[in-house]
Amino acid sequence: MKLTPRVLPRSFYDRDPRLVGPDLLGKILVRRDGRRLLTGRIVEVEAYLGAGDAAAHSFVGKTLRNAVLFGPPGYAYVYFIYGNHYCLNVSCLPDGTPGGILFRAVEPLRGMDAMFVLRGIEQSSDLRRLTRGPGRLAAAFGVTRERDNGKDLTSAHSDLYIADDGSAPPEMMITKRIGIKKAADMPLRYIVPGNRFVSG
DNA sequence: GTGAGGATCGTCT
DNA sequence: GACGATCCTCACA
Repeated sequence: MKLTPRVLPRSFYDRDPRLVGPDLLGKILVRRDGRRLLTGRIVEVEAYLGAGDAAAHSFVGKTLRNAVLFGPPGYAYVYFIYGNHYCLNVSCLPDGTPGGILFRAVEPLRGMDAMFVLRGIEQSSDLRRLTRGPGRLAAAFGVTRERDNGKDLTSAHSDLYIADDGSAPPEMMITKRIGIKKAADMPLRYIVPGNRFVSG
């Protein structure tokens, strides 16, 4: 295992989300919060396509809200949902072509005590309550639309980025997406089978 | 362990 | 004015 994490370059995201999604499993989500580092291993993501995917926010065309999905790859798309929660995505495909990946769950690695505080739950709680599910994951990493929407995720100078720690790619399984009504049958959810932090 | 129901508000019609 | 890429709590088994 390599010791120096390598930040994933923009070219990594400049592809079809159906290729980016599986490749993101096992990678590391990193939040730098002052001197503190919060990290987690990605174990569940979903792909959202542009054309032909009625469940994607970009399906209705470009709006103020979803503009990041239409921009260049490797940028954070953060939206607010159900009046309560934020969800974190990364844009894929070249500038002008919409598409993205929703981060649904990570396995926490570092900074768990800070995550408990950000989530507002007891330190004694089950670890899975920290980062299982997109809303929980965003909260645990302090992700908000105001702070992170449009942020470059391909720079180590950013306080939010994704890295490869050199570990071997994990086992992968494809299922239907969760919590949507339109295009619900498309197999675009990628998980690490058996991992305790996978939702649903 | 599972399932029902409510909270809550930005975004687009 | 309706809806949503969710989560929490509570009842029940």
